[in-house]
Amino acid sequence: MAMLGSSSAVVLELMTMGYQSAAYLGELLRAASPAQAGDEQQELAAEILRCCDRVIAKLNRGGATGATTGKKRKAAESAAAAAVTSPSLPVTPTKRRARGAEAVREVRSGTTTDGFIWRKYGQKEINGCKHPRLYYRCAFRGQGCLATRRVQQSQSQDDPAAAFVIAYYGEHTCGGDAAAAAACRDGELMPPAVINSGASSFAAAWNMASREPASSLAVERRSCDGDAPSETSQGWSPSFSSEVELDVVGFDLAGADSSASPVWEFLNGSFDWEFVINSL
DNA sequence: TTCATTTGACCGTT
DNA sequence: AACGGTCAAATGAA
Repeated sequence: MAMLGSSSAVVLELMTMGYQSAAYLGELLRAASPAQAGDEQQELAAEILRCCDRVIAKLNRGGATGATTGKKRKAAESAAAAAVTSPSLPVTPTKRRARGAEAVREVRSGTTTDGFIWRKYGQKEINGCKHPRLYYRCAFRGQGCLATRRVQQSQSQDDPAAAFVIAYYGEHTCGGDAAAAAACRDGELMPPAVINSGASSFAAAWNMASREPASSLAVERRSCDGDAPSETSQGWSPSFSSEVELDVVGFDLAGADSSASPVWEFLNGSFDWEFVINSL
C-alpha cells in the first residue's frame, strides 16, 4: 500500500480506533438489550460507525494502490499472453485444492461470522445438497494470506446452532486475528465483536492502519445470524462489507513507548488538529 | 467511476 | 465423465 502522509496516517489510526470503539459500544448495547435491536442508542452507535467508515474509506482511497483489483484472464489466454509478452516468466499453474482435501478445521455454527474478513469468490450447487456451497478467501489475500473457507448450510433444520458447516483451509498469515483463529481452532464461535475498549485497541488500530485496509468497513450485522443464504444469493451475503474484523489485542498503552506518538498526543489532548485539517 | 458480488466457464481430481 | 474448486467477465451498488 502506498504510504499515506504521516498526518493522514494518524487520522486513519484515530478514526480506526474510534470505529472499533463504536463497534464495541454497539455490541455492548446489543448485549444489554438484544430485544430492542433498533433502538436509539444502537442507532447512534451505528451512525458513529458510518461516519468513521466514511472517513476511513476516504483516507484509504487517497493512499490506495488498487493492487488487489487486478483481474486475471482465463488460463489459456493467460498462457498465450505470457508467451508473447513475457516469455521469460514461467506460467504458474493455478493451484486447486484436491477434491475432498482435508480442512484444517471444521466448525458447525449458527452463524457464518467468525471474526475474520472474508471475500466470497464462488458459489456452487453441490450434488445431494439442498443449499449451495459458498467459497470465501481471506480479504487480505493480496498480502499473501491464503486462508480460505467453505460454507455449507446444514441440511438438517432441527439445530439452529449448527445451521452452517464451515470448513477452514490454510492458516491466516495476515496477522492480527489471533483470537479469531484460536476461537475457530477450538471450534467455538467468536464472541460478538469482542474488542478491547477505547485506547487499548490501539494496537489493533495500528495493525489495520499499517496494512492495506479494506476499502469499506462495516460492523457485522448480527441480525443476519442464522439467516440462510438464499438460493439466488440475492439479499444475503456474509460478505466483506457486512463483516468486520474485530481483533482481540491486548495492548498496554502505558507500557508502550508511545509518549512521542501523535496518537498519544491525541489521547492526552496535545495533538495538533489544525495541522492535520490543513494538510487534508 | 470504483469496487464487491454474482455466476457461468474452466480445469484438476477422482 | 462427473464433480467440485477456482477464475474472471458481467453486473449492480455505492
